Amino acid sequence: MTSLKDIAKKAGVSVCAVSLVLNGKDKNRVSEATAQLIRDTAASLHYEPNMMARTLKTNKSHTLGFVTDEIITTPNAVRIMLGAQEAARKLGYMLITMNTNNDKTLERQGIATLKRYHVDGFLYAFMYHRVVDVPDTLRKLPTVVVDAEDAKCDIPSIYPDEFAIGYDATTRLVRAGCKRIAYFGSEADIIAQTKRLAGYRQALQDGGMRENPDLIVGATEYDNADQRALKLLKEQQPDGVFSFNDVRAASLYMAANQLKLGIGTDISIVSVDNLPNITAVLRPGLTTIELPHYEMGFEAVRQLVAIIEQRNKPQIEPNQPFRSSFETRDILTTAHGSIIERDSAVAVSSPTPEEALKQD
Amino acid sequence: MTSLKDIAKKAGVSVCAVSLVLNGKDKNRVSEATAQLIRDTAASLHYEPNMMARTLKTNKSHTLGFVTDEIITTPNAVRIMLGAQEAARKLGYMLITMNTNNDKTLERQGIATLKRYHVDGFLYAFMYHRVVDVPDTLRKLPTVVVDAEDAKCDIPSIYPDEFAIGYDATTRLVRAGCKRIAYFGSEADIIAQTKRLAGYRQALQDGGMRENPDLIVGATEYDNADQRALKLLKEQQPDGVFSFNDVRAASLYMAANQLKLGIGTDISIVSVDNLPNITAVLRPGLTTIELPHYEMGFEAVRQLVAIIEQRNKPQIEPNQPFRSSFETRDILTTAHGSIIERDSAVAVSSPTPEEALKQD
DNA sequence: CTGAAAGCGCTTACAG
DNA sequence: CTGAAAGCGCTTACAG
Repeated sequence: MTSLKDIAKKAGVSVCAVSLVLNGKDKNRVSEATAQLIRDTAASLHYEPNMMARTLKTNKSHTLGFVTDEIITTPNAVRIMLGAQEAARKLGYMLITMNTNNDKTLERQGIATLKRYHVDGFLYAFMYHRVVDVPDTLRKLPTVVVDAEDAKCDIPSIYPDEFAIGYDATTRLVRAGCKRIAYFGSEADIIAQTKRLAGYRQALQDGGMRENPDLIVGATEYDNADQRALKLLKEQQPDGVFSFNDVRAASLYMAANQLKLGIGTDISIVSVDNLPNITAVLRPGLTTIELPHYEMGFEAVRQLVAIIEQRNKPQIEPNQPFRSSFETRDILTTAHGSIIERDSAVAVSSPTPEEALKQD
Repeated sequence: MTSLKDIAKKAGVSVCAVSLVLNGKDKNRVSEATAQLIRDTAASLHYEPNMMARTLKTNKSHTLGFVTDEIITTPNAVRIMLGAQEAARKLGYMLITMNTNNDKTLERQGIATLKRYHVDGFLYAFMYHRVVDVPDTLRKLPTVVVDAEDAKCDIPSIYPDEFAIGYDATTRLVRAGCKRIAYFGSEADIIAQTKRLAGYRQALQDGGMRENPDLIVGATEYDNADQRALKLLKEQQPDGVFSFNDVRAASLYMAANQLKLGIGTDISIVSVDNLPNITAVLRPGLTTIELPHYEMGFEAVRQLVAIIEQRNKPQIEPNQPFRSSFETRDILTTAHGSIIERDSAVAVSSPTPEEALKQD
């Protein structure tokens, strides 16, 4: 490893001159000739700065701790990490990952270790949207919560706009001409369930339809979803179903097949998640709303770095196109999901109001 | 942040005494009384060592670079990272992750950055088993390849035993009493395809059956798998199929349903991957072989740390039970997959030879 | 415009 | 058994 000293010696200048030049702080401090000499020497020696030494001195490691519960085990939530990583790279930061496996002891130790490594800030991320208690040790440091909301509404939090998801999915069914739109939801008491249902209700109302309690059914992921789906389709004969997620949509597919209902013709289905392995397996293709995981990760790092460097959010563009828009209100940022059109919902030819506007 | 100096001052001893004691190197160097005083003072001050300073001095960062292509986007391959993380934690190392997105420029930059942070070694991981060119910059440093094989057979590599997977899956069908066992494989020229097919052949032979070329069919993941599956089941009427992966198994399910064949009764299916989202959706449950991703990640870190610390492989136990056994021959380590029994293959009552042995 | 010096927090040979 | 000193590679105020 070549050091500043090596460069200084070879170029016949002082170490500090080298430091100044290589950090671009040589304006009016070093003559252009020596500056160039220093740069050339550094290049010829393949100089790489030693971040450890720099951190020791500056107290800035350009490192971010990525603390998660078990995010890593869910295929799509993992995209939070990808987005975070891309934003970090663009801003000159590294991610140190730490999986707590939902174990509070592990979490405490993990955070302590991360601190020893002098991370500049923390991402506190989760595998699905919930309200969380941010540990006190993190409250004092730059921290952004991802795919969750700080219970104390104190730490900046980024999460999907569940209401919009429910509203958009249901509106899609309204626009497909469905008249009996069911909601096939979750029995778990989670944020997504409550808010998506609220979005469904609002969309129904805005579409001039009345809510029918018989068309609102909950199910548990693997236990009873098949039977409930069958019962719903058989007894209530909806012509459209907003499915809480793709796994439940699979149950609806089973039921529809059993009842000889044509999916995308007799009955339209719009779901949430866009899990590649499920959509790969369902025929016809499932129209579903993708959660903005990548976007949330990207945005979270942008915000975190803004906090760390005490400046406005840095202007960086993601390599892959952002499909979601962000809405910031104080410390809470919601992200919109985007609908992935396949064939499980009757096609809509007429443009949406926004599309119509654009075409003018 | 309290430093050694703070402790020294408060305890009225020298900084080096503190360092010695806190690092457990005070044997015959510091009196037990002062040692205890130092430990107490450190605890009361909530001392946490500064890894940056330590690294600067010792040239050991206790940090590992985790470089991947796009591992993060495939649900199960992500478990490599989980396994690596657990092993790292148990051995006192941190993982710095770096996704190259299959971009060589990004990879080069990423590795350079990781070097600036003085990682002690590299994990070079992939989302599926292949032969890879390890960059020259990594060849000079402690490196372990995960879920891939170094083209030059020089860098230690850990990957699944594909032959065993093919052999085990096919043998499972033989033991189910199947007489016409098909292989529904891949058209891609990848290691898994070649070796699983070889395993299939060997298992057939060991089971006293002759190979029938008509029963060996390849397909592309999403393009033609449905038609090929239908054709295979219709024209060849196999009573057992070894499916290259779960996505293809889904095509076999479609075909069987269409032909009114009972899965797990008329036709047995054994697959590979155990992707949660696919198995969640298929009825009846899919019997499939899980790839040992978690185990590979864990084992890779064990090996890497052994190389870094120039000692034998550390004795650490994973929290979650290892389902796989490792077979080491020189720098190549293969890991066995394990079969997850569900209902898509006719049940086998007679014990395997090994099971029979155990019961004695 | 340039250089010498101090110091970040730690470890480790060295001298007593 | 203990302490003083040097130094890892860097940055930054300070003096010229």
